[in-house]
Amino acid sequence: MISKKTKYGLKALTYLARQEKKLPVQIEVISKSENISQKFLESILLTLKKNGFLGSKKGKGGGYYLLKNPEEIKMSAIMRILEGPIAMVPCVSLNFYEKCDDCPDENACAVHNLMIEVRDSTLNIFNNRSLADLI
Amino acid sequence: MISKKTKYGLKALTYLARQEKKLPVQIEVISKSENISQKFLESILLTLKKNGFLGSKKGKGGGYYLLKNPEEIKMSAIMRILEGPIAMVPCVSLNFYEKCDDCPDENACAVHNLMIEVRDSTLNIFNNRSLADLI
DNA sequence: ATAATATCCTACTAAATCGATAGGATAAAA
DNA sequence: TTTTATCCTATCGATTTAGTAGGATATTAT
Repeated sequence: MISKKTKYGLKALTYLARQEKKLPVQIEVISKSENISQKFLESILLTLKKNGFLGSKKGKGGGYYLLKNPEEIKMSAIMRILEGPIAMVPCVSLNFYEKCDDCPDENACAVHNLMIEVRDSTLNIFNNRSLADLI
Repeated sequence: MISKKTKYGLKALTYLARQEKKLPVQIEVISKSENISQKFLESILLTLKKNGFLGSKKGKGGGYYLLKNPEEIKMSAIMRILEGPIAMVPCVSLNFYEKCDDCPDENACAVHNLMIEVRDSTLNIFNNRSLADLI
């Protein structure tokens, strides 16, 4: 299950990707259109900005806008920033690897090998879908 | 990310599936072999029993044992009992469906459609793997 | 200048979930 | 009737989740 943060972030990015011109859109506009708590969305957009997905402008006429074309933004990149690991267990994560306390030998772990399969199939989708595909 | 409960449950089931004879195995034996807290494992095995995966026997020589052959136990069934929904959002879950508060129209939701794809690919793996494949 | 606007930033909080632990009840076998 | 091992309920500390509060900062318009 993904968090609301991830879901809201995806919806906001999709909203921005749908804009014709790349004019800044205010948090309030997105939050009302997508039924998201404004303050919560504020923090989500901020992390998306810090991670290079969004640009922002302060003051009147300000707001957030995409820094790249939707086609250039891979779903896997977004998911990793918003949700963290794509894998179901840390020991098969490519970007957030962690050793399991209970496993003396990873390759001997039955769960490990199954979860590699799942990771690959999910990653195959997220790597081959861009923000443009969500519109 | 799956919970430790799920991970431990899978490991315990695999342990039982590896037994030659279907003799009961005590919690303590599994917990020591797989480095799992005994009390925690106790509660996990109990839910697996309540859900028809395991049988049990009390007293000396007692313990837990598989009720079916490993080949007959689908990973999807196990995952749903231990972890819950396989889907990443409740609104695309087949067995744990829930409507989203923020979505007026599911089919118009960009996230929704992507998550159906992910669900199907994950389900494709879990439906076609049995406990026997984990050994 | 200065008022208005909208992002930026830090801190806090209530509720839920997670990963256990404690302690006794129950049933079966020796 | 003692030992063994599951069964069951309740509790607990830590972490995460989904926000909220309130002000600082930067930009634009008057």
